[in-house]
Amino acid sequence: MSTWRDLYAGEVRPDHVGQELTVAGWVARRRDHGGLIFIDLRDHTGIVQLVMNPERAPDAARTAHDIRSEFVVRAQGEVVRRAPDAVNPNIPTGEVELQVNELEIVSRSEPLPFQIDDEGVEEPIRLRYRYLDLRRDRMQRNLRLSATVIGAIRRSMEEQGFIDVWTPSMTLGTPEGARDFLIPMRLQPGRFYALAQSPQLFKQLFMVGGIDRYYQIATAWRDEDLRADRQFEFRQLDLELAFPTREEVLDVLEQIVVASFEALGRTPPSRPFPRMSYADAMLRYGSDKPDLRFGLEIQDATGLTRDSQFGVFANAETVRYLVAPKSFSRGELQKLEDFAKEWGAKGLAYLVYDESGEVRSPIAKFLTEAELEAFRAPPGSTVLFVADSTPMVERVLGALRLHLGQELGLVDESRDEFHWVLDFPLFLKDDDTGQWTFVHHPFTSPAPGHEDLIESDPGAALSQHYDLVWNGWEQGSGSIRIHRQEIQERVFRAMGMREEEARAKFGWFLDALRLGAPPHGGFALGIERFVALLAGESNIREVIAFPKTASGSDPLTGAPAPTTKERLDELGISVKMPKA
RNA sequence: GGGGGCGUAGUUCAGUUGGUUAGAACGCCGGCCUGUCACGCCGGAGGUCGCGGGUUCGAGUCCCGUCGCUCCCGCCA
Repeated sequence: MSTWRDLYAGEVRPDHVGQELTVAGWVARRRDHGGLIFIDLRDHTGIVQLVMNPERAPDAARTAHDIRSEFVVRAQGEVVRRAPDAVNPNIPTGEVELQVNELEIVSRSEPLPFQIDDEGVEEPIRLRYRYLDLRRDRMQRNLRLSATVIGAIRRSMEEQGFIDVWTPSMTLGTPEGARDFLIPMRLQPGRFYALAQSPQLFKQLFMVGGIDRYYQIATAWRDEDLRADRQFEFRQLDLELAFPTREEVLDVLEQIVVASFEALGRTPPSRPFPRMSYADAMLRYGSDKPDLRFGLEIQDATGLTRDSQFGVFANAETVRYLVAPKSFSRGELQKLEDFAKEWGAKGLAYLVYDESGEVRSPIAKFLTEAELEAFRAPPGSTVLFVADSTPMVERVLGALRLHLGQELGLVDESRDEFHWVLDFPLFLKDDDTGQWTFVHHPFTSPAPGHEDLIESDPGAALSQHYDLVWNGWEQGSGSIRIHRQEIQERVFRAMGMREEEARAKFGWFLDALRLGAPPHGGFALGIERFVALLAGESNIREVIAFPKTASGSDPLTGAPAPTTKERLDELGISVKMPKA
């Protein structure tokens, strides 16, 4: 046997007619006619029909009789053109078939726990038998698309002069940000490495080290609750440049996006991508990652309602509204109000304009002519108000906007809207502690000229942070970093971190900023989120070969699992179970 | 930590106001079948109704608890 096969199943074509060829793959289907037996042979390229004729090849026909679904078989035979009335137009190889002379069962299979061509199988069983799930078109398509995109990203990065440098997975735990996965160790019981949440500080050290264009498809680990778009471990295109302007960093990313689209043979979004300030995004969309595939922008009424006779309006810090293109019924309004309340609103005021333009509203009688005039909307629409603190108004209307976008079918699914969100604040106040805390991470540079606001008015300081958003999904974020040790220490101080504390946690890094750190900045793009959207999937598990479930288990291996007492003793660990 | 949804055959589902022996399709097993391609026809096997408890003469169905899966909030620098 020189080779297992001469070509893939899906590659058998009319120009092979007359040739004696060998194919190998999985049995998708067997149709046993008592005499003739047909087998649909499948691999990742497609399906080809094998024909076993008992008169032509009695041994092969006998073997075929014993074959069952998902057996691995190898067949040698002649590629023949099908009779015109036997052509199958539903498959690319439908004009030909293999007249089998020799048929070999390479590997047997018990009946599968689910059928490969059944689209409706639930996720737990798919993940328990992921290797079977991988045989299906969907996963084949997604994983191959992922590989294509990652290849294009690497090529683009190399062309743009970046070099791939590895950073450690096992590193020092960081007290801020996400929870670390801790790694105990035998050599030093009681001490712990942590799995890297990101190569952030290492890549900044590359800049200090003169590796002025670094990139890596880096794995990051975070011990936080999982979601449709979040796993414990995920990959990011991690990159950093020395001496960059913000525009240069954004340009690198735009080239990556374009290269990815082109690698898939798709029309890339046009560059440069639109930009929007954080303040604008929050005001108009109630979100720092707005979905721009539809309008339905939030309007501000705060100035107008300051002296309103309607107490709810007059007393609120902020009043904003949406004009939905539908005249809602009482029942629908009740549901919308329930929705708003779930997001924290106290209520939802509204003005309904029916088809004749008549207004219907319990609050209309409290509003002045000037107010009613300002809020006048076209017939067949509804004005929905939220009055509350500014963050609450933004939150509720942002959620309501997305909800209505879906419910009213306003989202144009055919569009790809990429844009940048810029000019984020440097700090936000933590609701629990009242302490200023960073929006992005504490290494983000203040905007030029905003350095002195770190002390005088932290809430007003803008940063040089930027987010890439695609159709309402945050694809990644980055910033121009702090490269001056003095600024870095002031940021730590503004966050309430004492100098000794900063030294203890980040001294090793602060030292580097003292020893010739160039200006630098970079970005991290979530690979799985990016690939999922490219693949048309709304859940990143669909583009990950072996993902964890939402509760953090691996249904395939059964991990995580308890360990032995011996192993724990060796590590100096005793386990105290949470209360049952 | 909180809220919503789901859990019935290998798979996807149906199962009425609580009432006889829990059904269907696909898959599986046996038989027949020489041009099918979701082959067809005949026959058959297959169930801890997630688990535990309760109410009831009687529970897949009602109640309580619990587990699993999932979506969301918190969290995710």
